[in-house]
Amino acid sequence: MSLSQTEENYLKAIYSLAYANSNKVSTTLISAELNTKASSVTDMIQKLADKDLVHYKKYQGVSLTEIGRKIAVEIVRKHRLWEVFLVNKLNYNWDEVHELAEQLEHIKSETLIDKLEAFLEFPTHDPHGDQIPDKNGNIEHHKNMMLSTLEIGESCVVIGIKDSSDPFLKFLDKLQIQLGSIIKVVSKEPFDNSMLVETATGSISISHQISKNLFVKKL
Amino acid sequence: MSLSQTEENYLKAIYSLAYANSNKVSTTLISAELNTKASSVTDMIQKLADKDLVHYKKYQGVSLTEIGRKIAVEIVRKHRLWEVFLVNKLNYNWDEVHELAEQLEHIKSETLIDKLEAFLEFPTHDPHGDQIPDKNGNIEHHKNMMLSTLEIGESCVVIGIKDSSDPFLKFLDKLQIQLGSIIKVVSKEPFDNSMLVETATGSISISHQISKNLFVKKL
DNA sequence: TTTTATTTTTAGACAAGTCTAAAAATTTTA
DNA sequence: TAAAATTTTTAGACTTGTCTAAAAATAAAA
Ligand SMILES: [Mn+2]
Ligand SMILES: [Mn+2]
Ligand SMILES: [Mn+2]
Ligand SMILES: [Mn+2]
Repeated sequence: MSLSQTEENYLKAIYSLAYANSNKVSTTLISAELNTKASSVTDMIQKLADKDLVHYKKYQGVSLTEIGRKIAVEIVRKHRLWEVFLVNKLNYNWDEVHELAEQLEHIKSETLIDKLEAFLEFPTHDPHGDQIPDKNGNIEHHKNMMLSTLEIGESCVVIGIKDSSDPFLKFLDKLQIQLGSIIKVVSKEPFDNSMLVETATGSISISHQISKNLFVKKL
Repeated sequence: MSLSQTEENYLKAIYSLAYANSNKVSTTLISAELNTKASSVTDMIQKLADKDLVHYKKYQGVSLTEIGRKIAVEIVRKHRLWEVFLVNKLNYNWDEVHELAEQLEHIKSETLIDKLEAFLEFPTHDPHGDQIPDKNGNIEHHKNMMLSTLEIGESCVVIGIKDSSDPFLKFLDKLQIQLGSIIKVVSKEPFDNSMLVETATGSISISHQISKNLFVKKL
């Protein structure tokens, strides 16, 4: 049973939405994620339900079946490994690789992705700090601490980003913040929740919008 | 104007058929190449003619326009560069890469293929000895000498293969003949056009079917 | 607890790419 | 050069994925 690119994109969208929200995903959420209309989503949902890739009861939202989840994680794995290839081997910047990986993740092969993984020397995280699932579909996500939750005086290292959209990545580049950057909280402004932080390149002010999208590990 | 994978495959098919035959390509030839029906080909031909990618007069066969040819060569370039990547970097065998390259050649990006080319250190030929077009679409094909045309006593080096189908590649592997192999013609059998040749690994008999599919350069 | 607003599903349509069956044109053969 | 065979094109239909407009169900407000 080979899936179309479109079907794979739906599964992936449901997977990431279910993770961000809480398991049951609504028609409108999916349509927003995939830039389609709700009616198109309903059509596809029914097709995926027929193939036992999602659990679906009319008007009740949708969730992935075990096999549906497995396929979704496989696509995430492919996406992230291709991103590593593009950044580490082809010298792309981390803000340039997403659209390309969107295409490459759909290449069909039994062997390709494992060979690619070996060639990349078994990376554990993609260029945005997201964990790469192993070939059995296992993945633990435990990047739960945000920079915004740190107290004054605490230091941390940046280990991931929540919003990996282009503009955000470009902005981080401008601030010279990358994965591995060390940040110390100097002060916090209760009014707008911004914070003054100390980085390797100096002292900068960071808005709440930024600090709540940076995963960090306390030092 | 972005083309679908299907449209790209038609252009590529017309390109290689026009080269093998003589410019004007028939509906049935294309349908055989792409495993479709002649009626489907006619439909697509008309679409491509509307887009000025092919010259087409009803019942008169089809040929590529300048822009159509340029696109076809670009796809050939991508196909061959991806094949080099798969063989040189991911350790695939030369008989395993064609289907994968059929998919990868359709990845859309302004920059990807040039970066890939640089990463591969600007290879000039793919794993089957076929020349890789440059980024301006230039390609000279001058691999016109077949092993079958050599005289007794002459030596040559294998520089390409005409039929790069799986079975043929596997058979060459078994004979331990690769690109770069040196072959000396010991005798020729007029009855079936087979020849006895001397290779690095010994003396073997080669059928006409084989010798007329091996491009060689005389030593 | 009704009424109203919002979300979700259905109905019907369209574009892309394919197919089969039949008609039209071309090529081959006699 | 006329008849037969082959190739090519058209006509009509089907699938996938999408859309708009309208109906049905659910959620929110009064
Ligand atoms: Mn995708
Ligand atoms: Mn990523
Ligand atoms: Mn292809
Ligand atoms: Mn090749």
